[in-house]
Amino acid sequence: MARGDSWSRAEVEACVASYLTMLALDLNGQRYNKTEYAEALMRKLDDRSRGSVEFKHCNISAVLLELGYPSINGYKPRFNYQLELLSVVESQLAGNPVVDAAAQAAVERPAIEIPVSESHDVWVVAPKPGNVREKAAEYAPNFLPVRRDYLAREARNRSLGRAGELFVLDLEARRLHAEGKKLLSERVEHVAASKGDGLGYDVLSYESDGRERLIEVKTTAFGELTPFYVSRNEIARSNADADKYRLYRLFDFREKPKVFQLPGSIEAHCRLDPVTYLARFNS
DNA sequence: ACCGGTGCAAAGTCAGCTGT
DNA sequence: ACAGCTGACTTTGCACCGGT
Repeated sequence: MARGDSWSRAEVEACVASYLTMLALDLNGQRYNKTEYAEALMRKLDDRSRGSVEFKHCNISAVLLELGYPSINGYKPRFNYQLELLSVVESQLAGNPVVDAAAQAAVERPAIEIPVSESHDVWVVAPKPGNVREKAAEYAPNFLPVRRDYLAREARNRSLGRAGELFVLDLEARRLHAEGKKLLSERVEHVAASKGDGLGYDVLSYESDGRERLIEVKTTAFGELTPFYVSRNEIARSNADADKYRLYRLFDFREKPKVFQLPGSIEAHCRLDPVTYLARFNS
């Protein structure tokens, strides 16, 4: 088949099915051989190259990301996908208890504490806007009962959140120590634990000149571009103390944790979608 | 028998190009 | 602008080997 020929529905379906099988294994922490799956898939396709199959997998990652699902780390989301892909992914997810169970287990699994590694650098640069689709799909009510909000569940996983905060605590102490600020490094405080979570940040740290650095930690076991929940308090604090505030986004937290930071007001970096409302009775 | 080092092939990743 | 694709690059796994 010549390049540029569009994928048939059957091809797209085979590709999505293969991807979801791998995703379930991935979420369960099982090992699998991506190449083997790709080769088996290619035998069902209409003479597609290895690269094009790879590319389609990246498109599926993008779809899953937009649907609020975890995706396979290593198939970096590529957003120029055809609309049919979206519909195929949605319908296969709807009837897929295996992926659902794996995703649920993954978001609820207690996190083990991960020490800051000496060897590899955990810092990465924040994703550039170009890597994400600028205009998000309009909010479309989705009343499917099977649709679960895995990211909300993960956000409620206290053990994961705590592990992330402790990781950042360690990271900050090490940073200051490396800058020769031993005293400051000892003053880094886990305020989420000592003063509760009403402050709008989790860790009180310091710049090397002694100014405060207010850090909100957001942790996910999934990939870099995974959306996250922020509270009204956190937004407000990031606006009120924009010069001191930094959001640390920890991702890939179970394997090799990485982190990027968003300094200042959260609204300056992210598009905020209201997802829940507080309903009060009319007076 | 066991350990760690080495080198190479297989597996995996991804930036950027191409045709419509 | 979009959907598809290429190929070069990086990482990982593993067979082999020599020293203990």
